[in-house]
Amino acid sequence: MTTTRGTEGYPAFRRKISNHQDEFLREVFERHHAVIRIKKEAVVLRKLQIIFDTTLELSNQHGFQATSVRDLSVATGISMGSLYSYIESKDRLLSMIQSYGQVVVNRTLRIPEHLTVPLERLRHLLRTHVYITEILQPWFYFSYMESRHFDPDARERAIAGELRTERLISELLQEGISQGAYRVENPELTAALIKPLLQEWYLKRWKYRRRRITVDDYADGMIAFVESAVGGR
Amino acid sequence: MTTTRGTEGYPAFRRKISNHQDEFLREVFERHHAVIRIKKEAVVLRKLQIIFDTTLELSNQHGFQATSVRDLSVATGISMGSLYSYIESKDRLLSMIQSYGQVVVNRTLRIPEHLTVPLERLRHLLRTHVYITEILQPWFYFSYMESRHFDPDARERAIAGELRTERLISELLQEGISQGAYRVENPELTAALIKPLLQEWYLKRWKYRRRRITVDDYADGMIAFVESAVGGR
DNA sequence: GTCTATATTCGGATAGAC
DNA sequence: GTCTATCCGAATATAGAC
Repeated sequence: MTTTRGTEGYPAFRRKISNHQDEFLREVFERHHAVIRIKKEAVVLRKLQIIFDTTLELSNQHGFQATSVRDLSVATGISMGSLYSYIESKDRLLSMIQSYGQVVVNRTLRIPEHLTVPLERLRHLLRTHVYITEILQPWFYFSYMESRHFDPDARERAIAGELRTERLISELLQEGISQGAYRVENPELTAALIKPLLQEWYLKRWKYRRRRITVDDYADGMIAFVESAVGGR
Repeated sequence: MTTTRGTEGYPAFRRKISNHQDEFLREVFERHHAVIRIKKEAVVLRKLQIIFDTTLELSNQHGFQATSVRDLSVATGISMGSLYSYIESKDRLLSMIQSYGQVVVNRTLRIPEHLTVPLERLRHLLRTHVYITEILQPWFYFSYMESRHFDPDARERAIAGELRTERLISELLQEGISQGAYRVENPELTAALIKPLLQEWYLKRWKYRRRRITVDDYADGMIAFVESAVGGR
């Protein structure tokens, strides 16, 4: 069976990202430096990691509003007082988590320049998107479900991120059309229809896990579906 | 431009549904009869309508948890005390709203028996789904975003509803395949990929409104996309 | 049936000892 | 840097007059 996986596949991608984990956290630390009362970087990074992970876990079960800072304190094993010297407020915690994901996405979701054929560029975008949302599944789910509670600024950025991906897809489709690789009537609507196929992966993660469909299974199937829909073999 | 709309289109569908509005509310009233302290049916139906609509509106802006019963009282113009003689508790309100949508969906989402060709049956299912989620957009959005807060029972039913649609799609695909109308490798995965295209309509409603894409525009485009993906003409 | 006033619980946030 | 104890506002829910 032929795939469109390129040379690497998911495991390699994952390894590459996890090497940079600390850099991402450090950038978040710097951004919110002013309100974090603890000074030792190493301590902060370790704690932020725990706090973020636990918040995502609890929130994705019960919702962010329904998750009390007390719950968080118990689940992390960090006392209320300590916790507040890292997060300042529950609102700030929300915004810290939001920046965390954005930092990771901004640094990793790039189409490499050596890919020039639109068809390959689109494939790469779709596959990488699935990969990155696999690694950051809790964050993407959280960001999707809680974006209503973001402050206007953060919300703005979340929506902007959404639309950027969609526009990128739309552009790649149009390039492909003008080169005769795709047959599509309405590239904007088509791009809008492809987007939820990317989101599906992190929104219904549990369903695919239960059905034993792996990241690469999904990426392969989804890409085949899309390419068939846009008439690109 | 050819469409697959059949004879009717959305406006006719809408008219048909709104004639039954009161029946739907009455069924909800009956289901929760025991906990509603007001006895006159006409009064109850009128109030429930207002309470449900307002709750959906407020919740879809700020989330259900973040919406206080006080907010609801102010927005509906019904005092706290009165309100509680209709809803019993905030949890019960959640469950009443959930049943409301389920009643409507159960009574309207049926494939007519005069359609026998799988290809037409699938088309009808997709289009009707878009139509019904257009009418009940606030409810579907609510149900999707708040399902984490449902009690285990209600949650069960929500998931069951989800899977039923998906299985139905999958079955129609398989019929189509065995009749040579579609070319699909993996009907289950394909059905799973079609599902989010239906959900897209009520989850990103604002986006399509801004772009002046109507219900029928969306249904047409989405159906064309799907049929192209599954190799059906 | 509807209202106002109030009891009670809970959750965010802080003070200050260690 | 971390903890315990506590404050205070907000939200659910009810009592009881009209």
